[in-house]
Formats: sequence, structure tokens, C-alpha cells
Amino acid sequence: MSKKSVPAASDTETRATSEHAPDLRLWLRTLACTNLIENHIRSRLRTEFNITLPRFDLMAQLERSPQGLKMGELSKRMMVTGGNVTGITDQLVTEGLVVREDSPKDRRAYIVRLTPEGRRSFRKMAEAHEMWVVELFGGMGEQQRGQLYELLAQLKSSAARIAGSK
Amino acid sequence: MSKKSVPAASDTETRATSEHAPDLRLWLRTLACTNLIENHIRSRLRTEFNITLPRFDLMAQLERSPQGLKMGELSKRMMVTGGNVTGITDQLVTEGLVVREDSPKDRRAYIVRLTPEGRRSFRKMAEAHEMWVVELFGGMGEQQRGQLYELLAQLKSSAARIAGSK
DNA sequence: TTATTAATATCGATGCCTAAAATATCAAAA
DNA sequence: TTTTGATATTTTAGGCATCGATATTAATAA
Repeated sequence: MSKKSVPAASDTETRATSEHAPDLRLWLRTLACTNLIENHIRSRLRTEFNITLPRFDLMAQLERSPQGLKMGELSKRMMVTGGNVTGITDQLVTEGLVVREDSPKDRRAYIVRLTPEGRRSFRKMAEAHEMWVVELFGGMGEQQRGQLYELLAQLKSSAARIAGSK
Repeated sequence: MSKKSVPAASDTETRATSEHAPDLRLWLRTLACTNLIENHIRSRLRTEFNITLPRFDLMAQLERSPQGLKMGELSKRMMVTGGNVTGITDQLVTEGLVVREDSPKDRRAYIVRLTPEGRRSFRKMAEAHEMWVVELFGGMGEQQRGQLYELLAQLKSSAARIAGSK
């Protein structure tokens, strides 16, 4: 649209920009929302429970799997690399919140499990965490949140189709 | 709702969870979308241009401000700490993509600016970057993207009201 | 059995990121 | 002028995250 009055030299680039900028703005807004919320949660986890978000996330995975998880399983579910899981687990072990046990089936592998204290501690934090999220989304109407949920499902599948096929 | 048939001992917690879980799921879905897209972009920037996302983001800020920006301005706009900006800028300087100049007005401050090569290099990358974003959102309809944009505005202001008042 | 290939986890190097402390400068009050 | 408080940046220490390399174990093939 409006090809006229656009300098010929930068035509392609200019048109690409003006046609696609809305998607870029949409992406930047998505990013801004996520960062805003994530930074808030990260900060409160730190000040109120003296824990980091990655550690909280790892514990959340273990809470859902009382039988414990292998390092590789954690890596897959948290969508991070194995080396990363090694480091976070090390920290949690020294804090007494999780334990590494040898797998009876596979001597290469460990089973990571919450300790009783880890479980107790996590439940407290999870309750607070959920309230924070409710608070952060509280300015939106019930219906708007439902719409957002559906639209994000579309976005996820759209992006996954592109990103998935590396 | 449905107070009956809920064990008394965990009543509060259970109800809180069942009532608020939708918001939690909504948040996790938001996070999943963002991570999916961000990781894809990060990976392509790396493989196709051998640059990291933070460096790209810093250059993007400078491109919009041809007169250059102070370190503190960059920090604010990128929503990261000053120490971080120092490190990223150092890298870009050694790569010859940006320069630090003394501020004529304020001897405490630096002005960071793109070099000609930095500007040339950034424009190439930005064009590709925009196409990737268009691709990633391409599975959504025009109207859906518009709705999403509006709903995210609501979310942003809702979250900012909570997160802003530290 | 032996050799090969794949899977599991760790380690080292590198980069991003923050919070807190240190350094330098500015601007205005005493 | 000197002090005081605010501002701008860097430095330091620690945690998070990736990649590539490595050691061990498992599973499979010869």
C-alpha cells in the first residue's frame, strides 16, 4: 500500500518495516509483560523467601513428581541444558532441600527428590507465589483472561510450528 | 464454591488453589510463549549473525537514538542494571560496533553511539529479525493479533500497578 | 567377548545478570 | 569555599545459562 512517495532506494526495506511493524510491536509488548511479571516474582521470591526463581522452578517440578526425577528429565521439563540442572541441583543439595540418590536401574543416572524440608518449604512458597500471580492478573476481567488464554494458545502453536522445525 | 467435600484440614489451601489455578495456568502459558519465541530468536541471531540477544537489544536502542545514549539511559530502556550495560557495552566496543564518548556536558557520563559499521551491521540484522517475528506470529489471524495486542495492554497496566509500587 | 554407538551426567570456559560497594562528579546549601 | 547529598559509572562477588569436551555406563552388533 502507498507505494507512491516512497524513495526507490529503500523501497523494499521501508515497506517491509511499515507492513510488519505491528507484529514487532506486538512481540515487544508480549516481552514487556513477561519481563514485568517475571521480575516482580523473582524479586519477591528473593526478598520474602531468599530463593531464586530457577531453584523454585526446579522444586516445582519435583513436587509434581514425588517419586523423583532423573537429571535428564528435569532438563527436558525445565527446557534448560543438563549442565544447568547440575548447578542448580548442587545448590539445592547444599541447602538441604533436595537429595541425589543413585538410580537402582541405571548406574549412570541419579534420582533427584525433595527432602521433607524441601517439600514443606516449597508448599509455603507456592501458596504465596500463586497469590502474587492472581494479584498481577487481577486488573483484568474474568472474560478478558479467558480470551487471553485462548489467544496465547494460538500464538504458542503458531510459534511452535516455526520454532519447532529447527 | 463447593465448600462441601473438601477436607477441612487443607481447606484454605485447596480452595485457594482450585480457585486461582486458572490464573497460574494463564501465567505459565504466557511464559511458555515468550520463552519459545525468545529462544528461537536468540538461536537464529547466534547462528546467522554470531551475535547475542542482549547485544542486539543494546544496538537496537542506539539505532533509535542516533545522537547516542548515556549508560544510564540504556539501563533504563533495556530494563537491566547499570553493571550489565557496562559489560555488554565493553563487548560491543571491542567488536567495533559502538563507541564510548565523553559527555561534553557531564564528566561523569559517557555517550554510547553506534559506529558506521555498527549501524550497517544492525540494519541487516534488524531486517531479518523482523521477518522472523512476522513468521512466528503468522499463524494467528489479523484480528486475533489485534485482540492480543489490546489484552496485553490491559495485562501490562494491571501488572504495572502491582509491580510498580515496590 | 569385543567393538561400536548412544545415553547420563559432570566439568570448564564464556557470557549474561543482579545487588552492593567503590569511585568520581555535579549542584546546591551552609 | 566547603560540605552535603544526589547522580553516573565501574567494580566485585555470586548465581544462572549455554556450549563443547569428557568419563562412565548401557545397549547393540560383530
